[in-house]
Amino acid sequence: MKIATWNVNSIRARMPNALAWLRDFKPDVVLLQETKTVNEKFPTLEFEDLGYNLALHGQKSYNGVAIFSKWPIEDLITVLPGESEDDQARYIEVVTNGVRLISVYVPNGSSVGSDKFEYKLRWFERLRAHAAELMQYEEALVIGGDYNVAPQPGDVYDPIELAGTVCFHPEEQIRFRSILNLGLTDAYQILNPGLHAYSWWDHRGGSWHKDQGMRIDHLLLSPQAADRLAASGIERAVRGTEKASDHVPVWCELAEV
DNA sequence: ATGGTTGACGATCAA
Repeated sequence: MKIATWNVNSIRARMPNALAWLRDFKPDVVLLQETKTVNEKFPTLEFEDLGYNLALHGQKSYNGVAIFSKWPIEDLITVLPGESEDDQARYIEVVTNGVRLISVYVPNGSSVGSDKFEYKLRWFERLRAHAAELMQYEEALVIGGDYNVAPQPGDVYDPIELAGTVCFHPEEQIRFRSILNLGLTDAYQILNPGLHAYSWWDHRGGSWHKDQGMRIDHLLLSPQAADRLAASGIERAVRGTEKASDHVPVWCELAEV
């Protein structure tokens, strides 16, 4: 079961890239973030033609998450509990092929100390609380997405220069680890404990050509999923294609039971 | 060099 997560930075702007990569890589399940469109304007037919069932949670202009699966999709949930007034489309949860799958778009946080940064920290705490509930079911669970945090120094291009900045701040890393500490495994990190494998390079400042990136997209696995973990990788080459997103797909493969 | 580039949308906001 090949599971990929990808922040596409607008699904409509990324159609040629998305269709080409899906045809080539053939993931069974895809977790998308930053689709940036309402469900009514989502290009569903092109993906259904590739054999996917779709679950969508979009909004106008910003955010937006989705899950594609080659198997039927059950038990759709689009609300992350904890802030009833939160209208940002950043969470979608389904069950497919016996696995509970979640696509998250954790808030970017703008700059440390801002209101958006505080919202980001609260969002992490809401995700941890909900993940703690789900862990009680003791089922195969994959929480993937754009976490907007690089967990360790090797996950950024310059840990000294970036120390304490947004996406590499101890308050974010502590909250990310508190989710891992529920018993979840970072699929890529556990199989590839090397340095400087990035999933995102800023569009600004020539970051890609200088290889100044960060590993901020992750797939977190419950023990029942981690026991089936066979492989994991990052599709670095996707960043070098025409009209690329600033993020590339991160994937893992689970053995069939 | 607190800039730079991309996307939605149609002036700025977000990342």
